[in-house]
Amino acid sequence: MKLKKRLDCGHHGFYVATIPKAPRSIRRRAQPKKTDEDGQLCAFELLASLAKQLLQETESSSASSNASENDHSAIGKDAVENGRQYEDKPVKTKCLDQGSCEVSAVFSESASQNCNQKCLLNEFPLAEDDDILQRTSKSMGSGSSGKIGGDLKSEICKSNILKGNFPSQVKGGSPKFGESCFNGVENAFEQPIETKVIETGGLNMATTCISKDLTELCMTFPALANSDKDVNLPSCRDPIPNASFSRHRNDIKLGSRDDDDNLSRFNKFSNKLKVYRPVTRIGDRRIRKLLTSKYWKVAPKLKDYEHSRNSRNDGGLRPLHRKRKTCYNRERHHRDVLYKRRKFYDRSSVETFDGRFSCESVTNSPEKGRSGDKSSSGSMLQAANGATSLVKGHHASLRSKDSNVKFSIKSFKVPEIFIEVSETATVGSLKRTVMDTVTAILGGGIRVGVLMHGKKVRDDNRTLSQTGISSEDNLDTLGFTLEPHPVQAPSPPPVCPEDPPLVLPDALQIVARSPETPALDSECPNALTDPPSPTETETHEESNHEQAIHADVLTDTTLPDSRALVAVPAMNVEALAVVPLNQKSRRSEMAQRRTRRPFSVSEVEALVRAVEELGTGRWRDVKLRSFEDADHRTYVDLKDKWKTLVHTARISPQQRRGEPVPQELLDRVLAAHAYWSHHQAKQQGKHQAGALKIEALTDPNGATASNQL
DNA sequence: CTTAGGG
DNA sequence: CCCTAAG
Repeated sequence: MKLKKRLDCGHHGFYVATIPKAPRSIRRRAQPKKTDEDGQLCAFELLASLAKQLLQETESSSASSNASENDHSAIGKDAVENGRQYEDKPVKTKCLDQGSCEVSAVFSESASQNCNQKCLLNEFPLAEDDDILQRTSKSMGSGSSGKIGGDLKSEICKSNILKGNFPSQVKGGSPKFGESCFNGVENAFEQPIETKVIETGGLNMATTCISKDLTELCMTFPALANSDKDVNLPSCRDPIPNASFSRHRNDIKLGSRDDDDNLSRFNKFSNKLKVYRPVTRIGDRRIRKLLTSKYWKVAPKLKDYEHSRNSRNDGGLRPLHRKRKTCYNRERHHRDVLYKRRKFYDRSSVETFDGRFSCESVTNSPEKGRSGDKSSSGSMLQAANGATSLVKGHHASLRSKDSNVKFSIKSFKVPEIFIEVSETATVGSLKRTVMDTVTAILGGGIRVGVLMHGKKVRDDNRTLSQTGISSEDNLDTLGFTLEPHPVQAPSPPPVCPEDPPLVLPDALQIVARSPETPALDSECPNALTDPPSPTETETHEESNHEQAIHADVLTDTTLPDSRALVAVPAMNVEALAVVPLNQKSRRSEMAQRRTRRPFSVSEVEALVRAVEELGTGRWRDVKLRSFEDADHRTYVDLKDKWKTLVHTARISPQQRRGEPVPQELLDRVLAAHAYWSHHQAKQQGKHQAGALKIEALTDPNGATASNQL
C-alpha cells in the first residue's frame, strides 16, 4: 500500500508526472494524423535545443562526479537532492533516474541499431549516437564505464526532464512521437550527444560487444542496470528504490542475484527502508508486483526467504536454518547453497516482454517499409548471433495487414551466471572468470525461444499467424529469448552445499545456471523420480527469459549484476518507427496472474512427502522444508496443489488431466490426507490406525523425527 | 504472516 | 492461481 501511495506520488510528482503525461497527449494527437509531424518537429526542436544546453551544462558540472552520484545529481540539481535522500524521499529521485535511465536505455538501443537514416527510431537522436558511441567506445576502450554511463544518463535526463516529453517517448516509444520527431531531434542532439558518448566508453561497450567485454560490462553494470530498470518501469513507479539502490550499490557491495529477489527486496526496501542488500537491478516484475496487490502480500514473505538466503553471506541466521534443512534433504541442498532462485513472481513471460530490453518488433507492411525494411529481418538475425536473450516485440505499424512481420531485437542478455569469488581473488581473475563463463555459455549453444503473452511458443511447426504473431495486436506481446542450451548449461558448481557460500575455497567459482533447472532440482530431492522433463525445463525457461549475469562477490568490489549486456544491431529504423509503449503499463496495470506452472512429478513427490511428514495444516513448514528454494511456490500454492491432488486422486484416471501423476503418489496423497484429517489437531504425527498406508509408504513418523533433527 | 476455503 | 476472511 505504501508503495502504491508512493507511486502515485511519483506520478503526481513534479517532473515525473509532467514528463510522461505530456507525451501521451501528444501521441494521441499525433497518431490520428500523420501531418502532425510538423508540430512535433517544432516541439522537438525546442526540446532539442534545451537538451543541448542541458547536456552542455551537465557536461561541465558532472564531469568529475562518480557514476551513481552523478546520475542523480546530474539530473536535476533541485530534483536531485531528493534523490540523495534515498529512502526517505525517493520519488523525486526516481523520476530523475528514470529519465536518465530511459535515456540510457535509448542509447543502448540505438547503439544496436545503426541508423544512418534519421527516421527510424523512437529513440530519435540515439541512432546516431550509437554510432558515435560505438566508435568512441572502440577508441576509448573500456575506459570509465560506470561513471561515464551515469553522467551520460544524467545529462540526458535533464534534457528530458526539461522537455518533459522525452522520457515517455523513449520509453514508450510512442509511435507517433517517434516517427514524426526524429529528424529534428537528431540534429539537435547530435553534437552534444557525441561528446557525451565519447565519454561513456563503458556504456558503449556494453551495448556493442557482448562477447568481448562481458567482464567489463559487469563492471559497468550499475549504469546499465539502472537503465534497464528504468526502461522497464512504467513511468515513475519504482523511482524510490532505484535511487536508493543505485547508491547502495555503488557504495555497498551488491549481493543480489535474482531478479525476483531483487524485486522482493526492493519492495521491502520501499516499505521498510531496511536495506539488506542493495538491489542491483529491478526487473520488470517490479512493476508488476507493485501493481498487484497480491504481490504485495506475497512479496513480503518471499522476501524474507530471500533475505535470509542472501544473508548467508552476511552470516545471518539463515545459514543455520538452511543447513539444517540441507542435512535434512541431502539430495537437495546441493544446489541450494549455490543457487539463488529467482522468485516466481517475475517468472512470467509477461515480465519478459515488458522487460527491460524490449526490442521492438514492428510489423512492417511492405508499403510501409521504406528503404530499410528488407534488411530488418536480416539484421534481426545478426542480432541474434550476438548473444542472448530477451527481446520484445512491439508491433508498430498500424497498417500492417501484410503477411510480413518485422522484428527488431534490441539487445541480448547473457544468461544468468552465478559467481562466487573469494575476497582474495583478483579483479582480473574475476573478469576472466566471467568472461570464460560467458564465452562458454555463448559458445555452448543457445537456443531461441519465442514467447507470446509471456508464454512460450513451443510448437515450432506452427506458422506465425497460427501462433498469433501475425496479428498486430499480439506483436507487442511477442518476445524472444535466448536460452542456454539445456545440455550445455553449465553444471552446478562444485562447491559443497554445506559450505558457507562465502567460504568457498577457491578463488572463483562461476556457475551459469539455466534458470529452470535450479529450481526443480534443488527443490526436489528426488531427482531420480523424475528428471526434469523437457516440459519442465521449458517452463522454467520461461521464467528465465531475462537472463542476467549475476555476480556475487564477497568483497566490496562486488559486481552489480546487470542484465543487459549488449545492444545489438542494426535494424531498419523504419521498422522501429512505430513503437507502442503502453503495453508495458497496460500489462503492468493488469497485474496479471502469475503464469501457470504446473507441478512436476518431482514436485508433487516432494509435496506428498512433506505433507506425509508434516500434515496438512502446516503449509508454511512444508514450504520451508521442501520448497524453500522454489521461489515460485508459495505455501498457498502448495496448499492448493494438495487440494487438487486430493481431488485428482479421488477421480478416475480418465478424468485427470495434465501431466499424469503416478498412481503411487496419488495413493499416498489419499493416505496422507486421510491420516491427517484424523489427526488434525495433533500434529505430533503419531500414526496409528490411519497411518497404516502412510507408514508403509513413507513412514512419516520416523522420517519426521529424524528429519527434524 | 498463515490458514483455510471458495472462486 | 487468485482472493479473502479469520486467527
